[in-house]
This record gives sequence, C-alpha cells and structure tokens, in this order.
Amino acid sequence: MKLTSNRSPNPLSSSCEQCGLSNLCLPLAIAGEDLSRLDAVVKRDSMYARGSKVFAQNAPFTSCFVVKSGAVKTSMMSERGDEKVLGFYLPGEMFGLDGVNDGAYACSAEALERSAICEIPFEHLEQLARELPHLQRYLFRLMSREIHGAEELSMLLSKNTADERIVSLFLTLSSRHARRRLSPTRFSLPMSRGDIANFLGLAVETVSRVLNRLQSQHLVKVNGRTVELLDIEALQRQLQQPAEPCISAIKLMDRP
Amino acid sequence: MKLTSNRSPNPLSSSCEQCGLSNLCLPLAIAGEDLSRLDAVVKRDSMYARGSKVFAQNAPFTSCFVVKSGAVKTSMMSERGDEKVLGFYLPGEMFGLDGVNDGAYACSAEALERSAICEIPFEHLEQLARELPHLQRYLFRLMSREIHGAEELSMLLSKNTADERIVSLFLTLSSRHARRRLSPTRFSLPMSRGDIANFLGLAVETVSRVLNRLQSQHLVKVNGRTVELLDIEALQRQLQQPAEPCISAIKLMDRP
DNA sequence: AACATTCTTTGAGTTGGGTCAATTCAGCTA
DNA sequence: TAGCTGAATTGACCCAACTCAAAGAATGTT
Repeated sequence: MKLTSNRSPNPLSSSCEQCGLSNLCLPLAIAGEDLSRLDAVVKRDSMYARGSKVFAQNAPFTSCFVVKSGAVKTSMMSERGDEKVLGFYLPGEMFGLDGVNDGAYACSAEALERSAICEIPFEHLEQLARELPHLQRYLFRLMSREIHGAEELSMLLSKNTADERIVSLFLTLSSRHARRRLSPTRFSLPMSRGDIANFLGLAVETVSRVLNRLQSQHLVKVNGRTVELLDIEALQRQLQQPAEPCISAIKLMDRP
Repeated sequence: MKLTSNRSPNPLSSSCEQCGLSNLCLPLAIAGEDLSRLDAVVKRDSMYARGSKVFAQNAPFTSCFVVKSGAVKTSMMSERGDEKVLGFYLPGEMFGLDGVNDGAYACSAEALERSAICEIPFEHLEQLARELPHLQRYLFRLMSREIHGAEELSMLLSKNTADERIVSLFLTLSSRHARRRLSPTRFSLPMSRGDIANFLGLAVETVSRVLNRLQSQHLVKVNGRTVELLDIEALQRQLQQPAEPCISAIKLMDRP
C-alpha cells in the first residue's frame, strides 16, 4: 500500500537530484525543453512499502512509473499460475510501459524495498508528446529500449549456463549502478535469492551453489544481499569465451 | 538481396488486401484518418529472396518494416558469436522497432522465404505521428505489443518443458493465422527445425523428438513443414495443467 | 540420373541443473 | 534472550534435454 503521497512542486527535476540520473528528465533537459510543462502532468510521487504492489497484472493501464529510490520488480503470472519475474528496476528507470497495447498492464509491479516512485499518467504524457517532439522521440526510445531489454533476457535464458546467467545479472547491475555514479564493484541486491532464481530461470538452490562457486574462484564476494565484484574483467571474459569442451578433448586424447 | 522495388500507388491499403489484415493500416482506417498522408511516407515495397537480410544487427536504424507476404525471422548475435532467434513475423506484422533507442538495429532480420516487405522510414512516421494523434497512439501500442511479445518469450524459455514450448509456438502461430482468416488448424512452418529449436532454446534433435511424441499422441500431424493441429483444446490444456508429479506420487504410495 | 549439400531424424550415452529433504542462518517479536 | 518464521544453504539423487554420431530425406546442381 502507498504510505505517503506528497505532491512536490517539481517532481521530475527533483527526481534528478535524488537519484543522480533520471531517465525521464535528463534527455529533455539536454534538449532544452520546458520542464514546467512536464511537471504539470506528473500525478504524484509516493512511497511504497516493501512487498506492496505498484500495479497488478490485468489492471487497467493508466500510468507509467519512474523509480526515484528503492527498487521494483515486475512479474507475470503464467496460465499455470506460477510467477515469472521479468525485470528489476533501479532508481532513474521507468517501468509499466507494456500496458499501452491493450489498455491493461501485462505484468504486475512490486516494490522490493521501501521505495519512492513517481507516477505519470500516460494519457497526459501522450498528449504532451504531440507538442514536444523531443518527448515523443524520447518515449519511442524508452519503449524501444524496453523491447531490447526483454530480448536480451530471452537471449540469456536461451543457451547459457547457470554461472553465465548469474554473472550476466551482476554485470548488468554493475553498469546500471555505474550510470548513477555509484560503485560498480560493490552494491547490494534488493531482491531475494528466489527472485534472482526466477528471473534467471533457475532453482534457488542452483543460485546458491553458483554463488559459492564464483566466490571460491575469487571472482565475487557475496555476503547476504551485499555483492562485491572482485574481477570484473574476468567476469566479462566468462561471458565471451565459449565454455571449453574439456571432457570431449580428454576423450579424444584417450583414444589410441 | 532485394529482387524488385516497385512503388505501388497506395502500398499500405494494398497491403491490407494482399495479407488480409495489415497491422499498420487497419486501426487508422477504423479511426477514419486520411491514408493518403501515410502513403507518402512509405519508401518502397520490395521482394526479398529466401535467406536475404532485410537489415543487419548494428546497422544504422532508418526504417521499420511490414511483412506483406512470406515470413521473416529476427535474430541477435551473442557476445560468444552464436545466433539467437528472437521472433518470427508473418504477413501484416511489423518488425524492426527495437532500433529506435540507440540509432542502430538491435537484431538482424532475414526473409525465411521469398517475401514482399514494405519499408517505412521511421523519421517520416515519427513526424507524421505528431500530426495524427491516432498514429502516435498506434505506434506506442505497436511497441508496447513488441515488449509484451518479448516478455512472453522470456516466460516460455523460463520453466517450460520442450513439449510445452513447441505446443506454445504452434498455438501462437495458429492464432496469428486465424487473425488473417486462414485456417488455424492447418498451416505451414516457414522456418527450419533449426530456427524453431533456436527460438525455443532447444536442440534440433529435441524438436524432432517432441514433434514425434506429439504426433504419436494424436495431438498434431507434422509432415515436413506442414503442420495440422488435431486437437487444439487438448493442446491448450497441456499448457495450463501443471505437469503431473506422477513419480513422486508413486514414491509416496510405495512407502510402508 | 548421379552427385553434392543441407536438413531432419534416430539412437546411445552423458550431464547440468532440478527436486526433495534436512539444516543453518537472519530478522523479528515479545 | 529465547523463540519463531521465512530465507538461504547444503547434500543426495534423478531426469529432461544435450551432445555425439550416423543414417536417411529432401533439395539443388551439373
């Protein structure tokens, strides 16, 4: 449930100061557009308790949202009734754009920890986009980026080992932290092991085991929800190199 | 390579007649907008040979495309250098929208068979969208649908058995055929087994085996690239029911 | 028609990661 | 500070799907 709902005089630009880099206002600021027009369309700016829903799957689509502090996960219910985590959103990132199509949210969104989230009614944004060409273009870009992000997830889930999936998640989180000028090597995971496992298409037990493995290889150091990447380059290499077919090679060598 | 490039007087509305239902023009026609404005922005309408690229990954983004006849696959190259098939596009469907973000196509697109494809320079579309509110909204919807589609693929790749993935693909293709008022029970697969396997995150051999299994269950009939769905409802049930944990049950019963 | 090439199927054997079960740990509340 | 509850870890075992290998179809080429 929402905790507070304080209407700030200029929520979007204040978002920039709070989270270092708001996806929404930065490009517009660069483009030199009038931000006051945008302020008017921002509905509210609320606190969400950990575990509370921002919107539910199939609820009528009204707004998209920007994380100002905290973290959010989006997930989808399958026909069989089990949940699939689709993404994690950190401060400065926008979510809720997949509901535009048929007027209902395709996924639900939930705060992973106490979070400040600002809501932007899409209809207003749409209308304003007609008058501000940069805003229209920016929205197209945001949605395109979301397509790309979902495609990358499909890619990750396709033919990658458990180790690669975890490493990939860590590196993605790392670079997203870097964009906000936070440490790319040391950060905390706002989501549970269960969420990580679900997101990466693994079992919780596997996540746990992989974390230990990476730790024993001195690639990362994990302590509860705190991660430290000890050797980012080695981690990146792990995603590029094809997993060596060591066993087949040995088999070949064993032949007379 | 492109084979011909004949500029038709009204490519968009002719697309409707050709493919039964063009995603692009239908909602606009409903909205009563002036289609002639749209005709002007459509660049060309070309034939592509089987296997020829419509655009390559990382090439500068200029246009989005609509399939008029034939079929297209989009795919992405991983850092390791292997291909991941991201989607199949049938007549009336638009592709190439994931390049808006950073000015380069995020995936490449290739004709699966001899295909007629019409190209729409995005910049023109964007500009026109400012003047035609319905077009702007329609583009947002299209992109939102694309996000949704990619999310569903992630979902499919996450925790589904090989059988479920194949069934899901068949049912999706079926309903897409139905939208074009073609038979939902009997259609041909424009893509190879390899493409199917890659798209579904499986090995080719597994696809082949699953196809046989479904056939022996009298759920489908497959002959080369022709599929017949013998019992759509049974297929749908297979996706809803949780895979019965028969073995555990037996184990429990065996206990003294 | 014979050949070459690619696509598809079938068989045999292996394994990465899942499931189940049992602890251990961490965060709360009282 | 003990006690409770859900989260995380660890171990043992197993299976769905992968890999490797080879045969069989289909398709194109000369």
